[in-house]
Amino acid sequence: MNAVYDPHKVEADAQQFWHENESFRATESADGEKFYCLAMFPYPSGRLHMGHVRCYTLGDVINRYHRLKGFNVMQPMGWDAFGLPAENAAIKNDIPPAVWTKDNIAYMRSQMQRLGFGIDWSREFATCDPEYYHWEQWLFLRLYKKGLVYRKNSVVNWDPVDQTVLANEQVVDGRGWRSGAVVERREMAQWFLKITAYAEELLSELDEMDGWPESVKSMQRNWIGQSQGVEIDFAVQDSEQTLTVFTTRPDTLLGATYVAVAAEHPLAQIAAEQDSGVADFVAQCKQATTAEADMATMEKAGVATHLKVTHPLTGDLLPVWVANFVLMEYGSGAVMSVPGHDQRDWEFASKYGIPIVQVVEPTGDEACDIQVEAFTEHGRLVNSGEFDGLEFDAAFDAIADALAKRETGRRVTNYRLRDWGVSRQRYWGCPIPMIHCNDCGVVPVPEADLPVVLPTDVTFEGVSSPLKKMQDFLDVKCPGCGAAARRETDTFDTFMESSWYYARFASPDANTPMVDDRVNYWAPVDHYVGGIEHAILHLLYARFFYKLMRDEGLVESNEPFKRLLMLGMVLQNGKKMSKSAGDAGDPQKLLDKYGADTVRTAMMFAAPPDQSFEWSEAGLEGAARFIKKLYALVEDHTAGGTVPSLEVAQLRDDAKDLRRKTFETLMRADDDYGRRLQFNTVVSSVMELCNAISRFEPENASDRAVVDEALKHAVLIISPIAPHVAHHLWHRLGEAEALVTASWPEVDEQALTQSTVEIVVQVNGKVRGKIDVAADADKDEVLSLAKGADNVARHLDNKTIRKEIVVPNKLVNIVVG
RNA sequence: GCCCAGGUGGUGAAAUUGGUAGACACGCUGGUUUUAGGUACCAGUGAUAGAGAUAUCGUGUCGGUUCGAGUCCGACCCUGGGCACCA
Repeated sequence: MNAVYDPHKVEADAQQFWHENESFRATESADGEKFYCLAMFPYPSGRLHMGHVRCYTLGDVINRYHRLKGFNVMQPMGWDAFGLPAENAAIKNDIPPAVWTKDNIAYMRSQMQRLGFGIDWSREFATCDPEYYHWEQWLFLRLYKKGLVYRKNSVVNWDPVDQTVLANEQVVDGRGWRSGAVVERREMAQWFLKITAYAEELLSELDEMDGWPESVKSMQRNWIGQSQGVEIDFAVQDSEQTLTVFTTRPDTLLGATYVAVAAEHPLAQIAAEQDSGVADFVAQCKQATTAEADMATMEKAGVATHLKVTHPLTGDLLPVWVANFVLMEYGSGAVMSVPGHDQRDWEFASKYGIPIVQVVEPTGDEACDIQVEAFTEHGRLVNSGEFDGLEFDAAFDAIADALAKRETGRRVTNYRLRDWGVSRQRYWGCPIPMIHCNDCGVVPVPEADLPVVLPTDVTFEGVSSPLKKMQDFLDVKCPGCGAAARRETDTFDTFMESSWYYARFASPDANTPMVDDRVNYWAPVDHYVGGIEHAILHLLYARFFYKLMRDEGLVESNEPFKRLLMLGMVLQNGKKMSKSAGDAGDPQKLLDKYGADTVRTAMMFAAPPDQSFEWSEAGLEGAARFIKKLYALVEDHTAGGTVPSLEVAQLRDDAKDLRRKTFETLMRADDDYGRRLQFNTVVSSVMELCNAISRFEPENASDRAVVDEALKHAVLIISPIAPHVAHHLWHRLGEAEALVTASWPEVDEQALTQSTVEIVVQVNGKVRGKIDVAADADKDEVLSLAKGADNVARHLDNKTIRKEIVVPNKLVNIVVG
């Protein structure tokens, strides 16, 4: 009787082997071209969910495939350990965030080990380790000296009851999720990184990044949002001030009938002081969240002020409105409004009875009635005095030149991208290394005093950051004057930590700043794997940070991630899995029941990596059956005793077919693993190969040799996906060396050749028959065979042949009339 | 609202360069083995009509290009992701 497949035994043995042999320990001196394989590190939320299983299995498949291909692979793992959920847990369960986080890491690490990921655990770290964030503080101070860090006011969500700043996620329908109070917009001084200084490079380099999906590059391009336009100054009446706006449509300038400013704009503040109606509106605008999606969908509203500005070309006075859709964060916080040629302005002007003037007409015969809707296409100028008759490009230039001549405007390249606000009014994050002194103002912590360590022995009273009450942390001498001063209590945005962790993995113990020379062996990451939800923010910040590190002389290349695989989401009830959506999709019970190989195989088989799908356990049984079947095939085969060497010349047709299937499978898997990154079809093609093996009935020694070859290939091809059972079966098939040291095999081209091929015969595009023809048959031969096929002949009867299309080795289409 | 994806049997999906739609699985139906259940194995399984051969229809909707469209083009509908403090 054959041994029964016991996944727990097989998996424990394989994992013990990898552990004892340090199979996944990466060194710079090993043979082979380096290959840095990285999946986005997780937030230690408590337990793995199926989204994690998918992401890290995909990473591990790429890792193990590249090992077979002879690369010197490094696959590290760490923890994105700072963040909001730890504080929520602390408030709810009275556990310090550091303790909660440490426990979660221990549990999740054990789950990852149970899944058999080929990770170099010697490189592990968590971003809450002072040895890690030390260097983040160090870089921040360097950037401060370079002028890439600055402080300015920006808007936050303020909960007036809990007296705390809320994340957008914590604002539900305009109210604080805990207190239920209506959230207010409040301005606070915050630290910013000048990512806009790198906007041009971040944009233009996308064109060279062949290893990234077009969709992601497109999202980043749109996010950076480069546009060519004109900055126009409007003089404020009875004032020394000017109001500057940016427009990409200077050709419509003569159609501007008002200007609109944000509620936080200085002019709005001035107007509010003098007009209670404006003050009411500005106050009303404060009762809103800071989320741009909400801003974009809310009802457009505004209020006229008594202020007027002078049109720079006509000298006409235009009214200044305060409008809720103008963002203070974007551009100058003011826009010129041309209701005739911008739909949002049109709707606003229609609502408030502001004049709508047509200054552009269509050049063709398109309909255009600006009483019905705005005409937003490019066209020919009218009602624009000396500029009448000019079309877009000429009008743009003429008006830009006219403004430049009067020194009331200038051509500029504008970006939608805004500087990165990195301050968070939270406890569980990396302390911002700054000191507030009454005399010296804001003073950076001296490099020698780093790291500023976050105290971890804390108790939460209410919801606000415990740092604000910790005298030991707060009290510090001013590095400038020595007087008593106060530490900054804000911490960094956690995107800071995730912007350079991939570089730290190359030299996780480096005490030279941030990273050491090993980074230039491993970086850039050759293959980065992660969820599509990170397509913009994380990846853009990480690219930015890498360039900052490059400009500090720390890394030599320009981009951190050569090739990018963006995973679709594993959905749960139609939404992405998250801590807030509950803890369903826990893989633990599946691992206990089926073992890691089955869970991994089911996950890979469920869908191609870039596709989102709803998690379901339905596929588990199929994956388990497949692995059992492969196991049984190997057991049956090896029970037959020794295998003779393969004599290709003597094979019967069935055996040749199985050999062809073996190498077709190998070729396809190589392409799917290496180029297409589609692993569900690797599983299905190995399933097909297994089905072919089990249908094949060996009659002699040669046949057994063919089966042996097919099984070894099947085991090797599936090994990146189901590595434990593959490790076991590899030895059962008589291999002395462990599978982790094996090489990806070569395709036997001769085995792929076929003497005849099946060709589909269509009549008028409909399949009417199939014919077998010699692979080297010429066109006439194929056509005559096609016409002779039974069902085809019937459809050609009494018809005139109009056209004959022959696609070699594939298809014939006969068009009749 | 804006940007990026996706929509194919009862279900997950395959179809890689415009060339056989539904590979491979799940489920279901029938059968063999089994005291039974489970397992394993065999057969069938897009819809409609037909005993069958076969025919017609069929890839979100509508329209177009082509000998030929799931694939290309245009318009629309729906679902998911992102929108700068969830990570």
